[in-house]
Amino acid sequence: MPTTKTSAKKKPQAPASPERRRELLGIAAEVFAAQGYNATTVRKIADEAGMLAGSLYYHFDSKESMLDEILSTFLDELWDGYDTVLAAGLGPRETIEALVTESFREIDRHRAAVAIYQKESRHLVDQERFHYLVDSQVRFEKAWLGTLERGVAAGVFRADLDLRLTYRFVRDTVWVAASWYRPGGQHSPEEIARQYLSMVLDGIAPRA
Amino acid sequence: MPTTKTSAKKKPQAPASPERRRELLGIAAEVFAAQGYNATTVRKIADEAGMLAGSLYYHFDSKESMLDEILSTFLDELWDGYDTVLAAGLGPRETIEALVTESFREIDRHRAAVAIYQKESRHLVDQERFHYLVDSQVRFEKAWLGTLERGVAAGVFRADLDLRLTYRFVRDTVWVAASWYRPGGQHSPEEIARQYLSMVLDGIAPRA
Amino acid sequence: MPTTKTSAKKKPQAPASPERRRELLGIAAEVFAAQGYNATTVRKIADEAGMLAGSLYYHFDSKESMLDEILSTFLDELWDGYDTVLAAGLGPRETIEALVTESFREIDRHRAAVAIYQKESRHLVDQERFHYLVDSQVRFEKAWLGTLERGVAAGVFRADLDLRLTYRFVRDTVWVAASWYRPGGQHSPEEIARQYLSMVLDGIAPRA
Amino acid sequence: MPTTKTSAKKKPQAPASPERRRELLGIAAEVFAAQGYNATTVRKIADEAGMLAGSLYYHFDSKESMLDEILSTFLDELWDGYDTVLAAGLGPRETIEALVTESFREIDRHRAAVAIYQKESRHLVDQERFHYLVDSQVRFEKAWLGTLERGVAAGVFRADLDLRLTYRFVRDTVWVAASWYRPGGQHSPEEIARQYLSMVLDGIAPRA
DNA sequence: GATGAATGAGGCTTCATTCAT
DNA sequence: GATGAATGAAGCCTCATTCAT
Repeated sequence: MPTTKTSAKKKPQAPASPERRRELLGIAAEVFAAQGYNATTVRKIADEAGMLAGSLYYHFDSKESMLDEILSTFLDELWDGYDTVLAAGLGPRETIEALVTESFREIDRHRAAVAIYQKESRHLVDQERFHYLVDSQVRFEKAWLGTLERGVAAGVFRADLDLRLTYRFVRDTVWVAASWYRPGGQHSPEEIARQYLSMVLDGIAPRA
Repeated sequence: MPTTKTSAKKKPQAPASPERRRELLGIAAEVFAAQGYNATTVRKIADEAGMLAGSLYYHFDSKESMLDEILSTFLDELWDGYDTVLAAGLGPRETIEALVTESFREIDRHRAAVAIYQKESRHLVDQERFHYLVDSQVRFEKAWLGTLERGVAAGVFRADLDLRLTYRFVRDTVWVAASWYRPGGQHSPEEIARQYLSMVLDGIAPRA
Repeated sequence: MPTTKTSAKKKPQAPASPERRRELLGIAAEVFAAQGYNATTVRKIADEAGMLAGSLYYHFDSKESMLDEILSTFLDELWDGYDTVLAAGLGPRETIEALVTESFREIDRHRAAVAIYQKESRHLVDQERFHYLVDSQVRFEKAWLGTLERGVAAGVFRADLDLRLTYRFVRDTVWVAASWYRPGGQHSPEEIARQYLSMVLDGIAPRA
Repeated sequence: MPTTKTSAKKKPQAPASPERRRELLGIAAEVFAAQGYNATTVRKIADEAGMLAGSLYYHFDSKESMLDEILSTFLDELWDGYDTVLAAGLGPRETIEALVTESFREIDRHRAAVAIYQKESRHLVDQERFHYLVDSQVRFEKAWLGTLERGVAAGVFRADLDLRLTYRFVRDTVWVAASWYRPGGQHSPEEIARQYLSMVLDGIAPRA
């Protein structure tokens, strides 16, 4: 049940093999993440793909539609994972644990998309086309904040904290990791999740 | 003892009233932070300042030099604060507390600059001109990581965590706040610092 | 009896002391000659004069009017000298000798103006304002070519040469010297004139 | 054995038809020569070529690189010709005759480039990129001055002249012709060379 | 006489995009 | 599927010029 809709295509752009598309989008995502969307030229992407700038337009409508497809694909997959977790009927603490772990898995698989999302979503939401980013954020907040509230009610989270602050704290703590995470590094996503959870839940000071 | 160097000026830059410069830099920083450096046109800044695009060049060499001045001014002031803390001879836990509090104060005073720093520093460091960002990062890591290490040795921080991961966790946790913080909001920087420290040090799960 | 007219002035620009004007024009001429008129910014001239660009407009209407005044002043003085020679009733060979000598004297006194004239007059003549350059050129050609013709008729110049070519040869030979001549060098203008005349009249091959 | 270096190219410049490049460079050279490099706008060149200003940048890096290519191409060809002459083992007088003739041929084929060279080389040499102009000038002086010296030693040139002055005299005499020469005029380059040589070698006064 | 600050026009360049081949 | 060449809009920056002080 994806939130995002891939925007309608004017020109019958079916012919291009979906594999080549995915390959090109991967390259584009990497460059967008490294240099920023605005600073990335279509030519740079084409260079990286071993073709000329104009040739990209056989595969995609525009630079923006590449960005769109990268972000919406990522969000679709993210919500697949989140929805599975949320539907599992876990307790609040276990839900948080599962969401954090799932998040690091997504960072592992979509590092570039996540980095782009972090950097660009703020300005993007002003555009009609990217309104689905707002929808996603709303659902996101509902899921996390709701779980935190359930947890406070259940006594598994501290009651003396500002919950919105706590929400932002947990959310940022996780996602900002995309800025330094490198797939194939020494820590698996699950291992990183475990350590993060340990800090978030129990703090960095030793328990008495 | 600032890390940053104010770039050499061929032409008698800054002969004019430093007040106007600061005013314009404030406007520029706001726009850079809101739209991203690359996406910000010089005309947009000028519009905001009520002048024509070309007129900005009476005060600044280039768009890039505005960015430079915004960032280096911020870093100079940041290090003023940090150095004071680091020279105070506090224990590791108190040092972390003081650094976090100082950081939120800087976010309060330089919100735009911090947001720009977060978003742009990655690509900027490739340029000679912004090499001081790297220097600052190195010092930054040394200060934080060193304090964490001292804390582990002293037994005031947990010994079972990957320290680099912990460093990133604490660092990001603090600075990412610039992305949503709005000066003059309901929480003072000190109050936010207190809550953050509470979470970072003790976790969000209740102590037994 | 100057050929050139200093263009009419809209604003009563009398107040500026003529000495300061001449001083500033000297500076401007030097820069125009060194960098080319178009490549010279008003600010560069002002820098050289120790003032700000805007201040020059107290003394002059425009950059172009500086150029105008530099060139017309030079041409006025040149024609003072030429007219004296032409009115002296000399024979053709002596006239050529006197004109060449007078030319090197002008180069000595107005090196910058001459260099500017060489480089810029071609495009300038298209403008109404600089039409006097054409007038001067016409008179110039008349004086030199006429003298050469008289000389051929009198048998003091070779009859087997294309006279227009000869005219250009002599003319260029003399004036192009402004591109390398430096006042105060080892050769006086008169000495250079003597050597040039020796080459032009007798050639560089030894006489049998 | 060209003196000039074709500047390094980051981007695969010149992948396209060299014919189009040469065509465009020809147009650019013509405009540069007519109006001066600085006074020539990129749009003017594009207009002349029947395209938009931006389109030129498909073929060239910058306005400056057009100038560079025009000058270096000219100098390469000039030195091809000169080197052939210098390697031929002629006597000094015959060498001078051959160099002058070759020079007029180059003026005939590269009139615009020569005119540009005359007008712009002075300021250009200050830039790293155009340092090859200095190299060329040094070689040029060596070739001409050396030949003159040989000639004086051999008794075929007068011994009573300042040789540096003579060198400049001959050099300027020849090259300044580019300012008025029009290909396809009534005189062939060889005919002009013959007359120039006659004047330079034997003077304009009749031999006794 | 000069300064400080701004204007406005225009210049060079970049870049997403198009399209005939 | 891709290339080569071009378009057109827009961006950064320069500079002659103006004018209140």
